[in-house]
Amino acid sequence: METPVETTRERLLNVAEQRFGEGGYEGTSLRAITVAAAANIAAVNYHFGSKEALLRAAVARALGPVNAERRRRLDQLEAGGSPDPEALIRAFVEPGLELVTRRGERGAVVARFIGRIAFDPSRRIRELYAAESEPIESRFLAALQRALPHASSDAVAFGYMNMLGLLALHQSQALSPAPGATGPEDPAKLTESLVTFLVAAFDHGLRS
Amino acid sequence: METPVETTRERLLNVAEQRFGEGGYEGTSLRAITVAAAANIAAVNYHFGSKEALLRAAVARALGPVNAERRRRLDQLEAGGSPDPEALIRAFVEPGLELVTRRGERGAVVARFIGRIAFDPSRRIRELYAAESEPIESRFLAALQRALPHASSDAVAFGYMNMLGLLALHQSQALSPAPGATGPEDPAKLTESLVTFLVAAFDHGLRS
DNA sequence: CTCCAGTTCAAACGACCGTTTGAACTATGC
DNA sequence: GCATAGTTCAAACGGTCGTTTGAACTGGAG
Repeated sequence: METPVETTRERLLNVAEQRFGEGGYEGTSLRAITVAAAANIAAVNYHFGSKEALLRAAVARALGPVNAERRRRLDQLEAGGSPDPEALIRAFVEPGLELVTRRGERGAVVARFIGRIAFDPSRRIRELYAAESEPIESRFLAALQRALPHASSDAVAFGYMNMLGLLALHQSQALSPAPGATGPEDPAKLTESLVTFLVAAFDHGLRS
Repeated sequence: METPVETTRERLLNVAEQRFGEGGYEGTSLRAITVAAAANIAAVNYHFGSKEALLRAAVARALGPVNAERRRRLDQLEAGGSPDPEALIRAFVEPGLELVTRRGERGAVVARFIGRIAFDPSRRIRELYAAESEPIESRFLAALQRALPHASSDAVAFGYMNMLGLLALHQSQALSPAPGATGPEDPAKLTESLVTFLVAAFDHGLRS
């Protein structure tokens, strides 16, 4: 068996993903990243050019597979006719949550990173996320509007944004410490719970 | 008419609220705050003690009236019998969203600040928010569980966290740039849209 | 071996960070 | 008048930030 040693560039991306996801972009220093990655400080600017370029590369690497899977599933659904809201919601949410529920520790790190970046305080950083996801997200919004003809276009867009937000919050795992503190939600059931919640809201909670 | 000139302490709180809400805690420097407040850098440590203590004071001032109003409405509901889920959801969400919809520019600043702090990357800062809201939030969760006896305790807690998250996201106004870009959601209708969305999810979207 | 592009390194750059100091100013009570 | 407590101020503290520099190392090509 080969030993595919991680390159400095890969180690930097891995650690950046983890630290940016835990502390946010502003709250994470390049020194903290390079120390944890056993790399020199200058390696960031050599391989990426700047702190923000490192973030951009990490965002692209993390979101790429998720959005590709969403595209694949949406293609498949649309090839088979007019998908219903639940199928569309599943096709969008499940690729984002499988990271948390099925990919072990590393997947949870990626998910937290994605969820954090999606709602970073800085508009410029949020747009880094949005630019990466915009094409496929537009397709999902349009498909949802077709699947919910009884609801107004604005209402579907409102529900869609709520779906994006809830997914990001569960990915970032920041709403865990509930007052009731029922312990860590069974990860295997998280996807089903969120899909059920969203389907009900889309089916019964959008204004005419 | 008197001219109630703002004190340095008040100006610092006002500006801190605005800047922390826009850039997050880590992304906002004390110098940026004191310059905008026309105050000396040392005034922060004189009046509050530290940057984090300034944040703590701002959180308390912003959340106090909102949580007081929630408590008042919950007291009133419980005095009149067993409130239904919609009444409880309204009593919780409306005080938080009236800031955005009814209090003009200043209210929107406060709302964005609250929404941002609630999901700050730093656990310590999130707990600042949680500690301020915990007593009343526990009461709401318990009341919701009583109002939804057909749903499991875990399921209601799950829905409750989703409510907290969606409220914070709409308060922070960070999910505005939707891919469809239908323009700024009519603020007057935002509350009704969110309540309808949540009521539907609670009534039809929680596992047994 | 020499050469050279690719990569890593220690060290330093200027800028900005939160915090502290001690003097100066302000208003009120005597 | 003077004393005093409360507040503001310019300046500096040590430390960390992202970035840059130029030399040292690496491994394969000729």
